[in-house]
Amino acid sequence: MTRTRFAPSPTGYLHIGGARTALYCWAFAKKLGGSFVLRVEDTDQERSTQASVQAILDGMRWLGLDYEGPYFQMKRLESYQRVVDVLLKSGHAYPCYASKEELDEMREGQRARHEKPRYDGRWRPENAKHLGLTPSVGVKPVIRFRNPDDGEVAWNDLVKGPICIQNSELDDLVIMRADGIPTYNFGVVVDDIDMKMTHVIRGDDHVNNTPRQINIYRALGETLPQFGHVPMILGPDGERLSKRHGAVSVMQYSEEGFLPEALVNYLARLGWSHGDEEKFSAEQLIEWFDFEHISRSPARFDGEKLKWLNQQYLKQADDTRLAALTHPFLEKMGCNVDEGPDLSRVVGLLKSRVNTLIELAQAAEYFYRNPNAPEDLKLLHYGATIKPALVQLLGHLESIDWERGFINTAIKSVITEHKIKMPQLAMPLRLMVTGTVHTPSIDVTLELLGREVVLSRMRSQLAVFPL
RNA sequence: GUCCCCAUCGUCUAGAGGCCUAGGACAUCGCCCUUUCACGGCGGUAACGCGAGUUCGAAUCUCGCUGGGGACGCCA
Repeated sequence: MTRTRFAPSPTGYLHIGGARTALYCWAFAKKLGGSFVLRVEDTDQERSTQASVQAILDGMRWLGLDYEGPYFQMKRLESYQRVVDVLLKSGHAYPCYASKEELDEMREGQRARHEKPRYDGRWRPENAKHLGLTPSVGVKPVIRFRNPDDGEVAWNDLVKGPICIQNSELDDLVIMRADGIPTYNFGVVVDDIDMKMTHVIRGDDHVNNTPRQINIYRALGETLPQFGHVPMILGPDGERLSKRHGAVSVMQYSEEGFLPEALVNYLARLGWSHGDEEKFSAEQLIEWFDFEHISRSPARFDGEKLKWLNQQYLKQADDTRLAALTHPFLEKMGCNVDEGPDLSRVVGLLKSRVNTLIELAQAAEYFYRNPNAPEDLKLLHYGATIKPALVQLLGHLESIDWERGFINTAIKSVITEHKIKMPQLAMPLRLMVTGTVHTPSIDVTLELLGREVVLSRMRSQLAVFPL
């Protein structure tokens, strides 16, 4: 039975790098009919917050990633203690009384000598005895794992292939703090064993932790899961993703008007491929996902392509759904949607012209509020010569049945009579009733706007005409 | 500094020795469509980091260089 997990620490929002890793784990488990577990690694008492837990849960839900759990490490402290006792007993772990200041000093010295900073093993039982170190009274020690001195740790990474690291590069890591709370590398191993993980898929930044964890598995006599390390996502500038890159939180994309299926598609495609496929659903991802096609180098996040994908999904989205999603954005802009035309018809008309729900709301604005045309555009289009034609059109519009076809006929008859081209009439008309020169076909726009609104906007603008 | 990983158009990528005078997508440029703006259609510019090998033949294999990323915490 395949089991994968996503194990974020609740110290912030769900960011897009983590989301992509979670997506891959999820897709892989689904593909094999296995389980995908969410485990919250909240052992950092200082930085973990309930708000972050909620943010992660919200992000998972919005993306549509369902999971088993969530499990919380802080609720599993007995398990870690039990395993520490085993390790202590077998000699694979030992207490260390070194103070943080003492260790900082040690690392500083090593750095100065251009050495890789690592714990020197001073509290290993045999060394402590030799050095004459004795535990100071009243000080509770941390527990360190006794890493093998020689040999190497090698594994065949699911995405990167064979990786080998010498044990001489590793040191005796702290696995449990004095207060009984485990540290990352230990908690993960105990959990992954207890939760029967078959595949450990995580970010690239954990490659260096893997050999340490493998050594703990070995000390415990446990079989190893398969490891896979997916490259990180970089900002557009090639630097590590950070706050200054703007939107790094998944939920921020929701707030900016992106559709979850677009983000899922984009994230899946960023650093993974299935031939030339660019647009695919979560179901197709599940069907096609494999580790062989995850690229081994980091990818840059490109907002332009995400926008394009979003537009693709916007175009095919159901109008009723889009209306519901756009409604709050319009209300936030101060528009009273219920007093205007049917929003689902409006978004249906506009959706192929925008990239996000926010842009959709902005494009729909003149349907729900009197527009304010910019002066420079008025100057350009409100010419004296066109006024008679507009006045005549107003007359026609007052009497016809309010339907696209009749509106169109009215417009056509006016341009024929005045011997003018379509744009000459349509542009000022557009500006008068919508306040902008970029709108869908003028006849549909007028129809949707409704006769009363069109007539009143035309009259008030004709009053200041020409400019 | 030490260790680990990586390297195809500006960006995401296809590519697993001949199918590659390197394909797709975004972006960009041009044309068409057109009632403006979009959408859509057609086309263009644009890449195998460098240097040695291996081979009849290398984007694909090996080594070196250069460049990039990551890790080195009682953070995860």
